[in-house]
Amino acid sequence: MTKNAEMIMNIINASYDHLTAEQIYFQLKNETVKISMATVYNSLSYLCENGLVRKVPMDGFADRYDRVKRHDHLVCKRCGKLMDISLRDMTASLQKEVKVPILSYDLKISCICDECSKEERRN
Amino acid sequence: MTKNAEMIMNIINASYDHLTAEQIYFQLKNETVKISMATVYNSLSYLCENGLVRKVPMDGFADRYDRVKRHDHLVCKRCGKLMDISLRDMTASLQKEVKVPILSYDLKISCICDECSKEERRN
DNA sequence: TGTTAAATTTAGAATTATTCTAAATCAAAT
DNA sequence: ATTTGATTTAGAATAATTCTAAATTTAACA
Repeated sequence: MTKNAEMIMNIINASYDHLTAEQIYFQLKNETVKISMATVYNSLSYLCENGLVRKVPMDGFADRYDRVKRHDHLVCKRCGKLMDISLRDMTASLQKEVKVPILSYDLKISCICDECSKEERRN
Repeated sequence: MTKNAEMIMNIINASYDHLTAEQIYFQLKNETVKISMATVYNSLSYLCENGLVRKVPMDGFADRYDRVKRHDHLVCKRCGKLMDISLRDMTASLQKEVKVPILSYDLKISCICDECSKEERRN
């Protein structure tokens, strides 16, 4: 693992936001680290492939990167906000229904977040 | 609903594949329908917004479009193949865990499909 | 230490799915 | 027939990501 990849992993693990590649790039720039977008992407690929960070594809928006500790996501259909939610691990019960071995699963629950639903009531 | 949107909805409902916008476009072309990609995208947006078809974002690949009848998906991590699977509807039990109203959810189970796992054994 | 080789990083071009734009066509209603 | 509005269109624009080939850094060891 390169020094850059390690720094990026640390940023992701220290953040409670779900950062995009670009946000990670600018955070490093702020810390006056000399790095390019290509290296950010290279490092993120390496980290994902090795199960050290989790990529969260965002349907129309830039991918976000997340810590690996198992949890699920709530996505606001209005503003796109991504929120963590900890439901119990369903791997075992899903495996009963699926013949091939399950590697992981991704559960995204679609909702309207509090802010957006206030906004809607206002209009 | 325009005639084009209706044709596109019918194609999606008649297909057991998960078609991309481009595949839909070429299928219409084959049936000698005069249509452009822009219209395919316009129609698909309309159909999605009105809950008549379901968009399945594909992490790195073109979005696929699917019938709306509730079901879940199995995705091969190796080749990207998308397969249908019918698990019971979890909305009610998820709703107990989530404060805001759940609009829908998207469950993607990641696996290595039979072909790919044969392939792997061969190598 | 100096030299070579390998790994990593880089800038910028390329790619690709999708959206946007503004004109053209079509449909419908008076 | 004429105007109005909706729909469709070609092609340009966008934006995230990947690719490429050169440059730089690191490591190995003569």
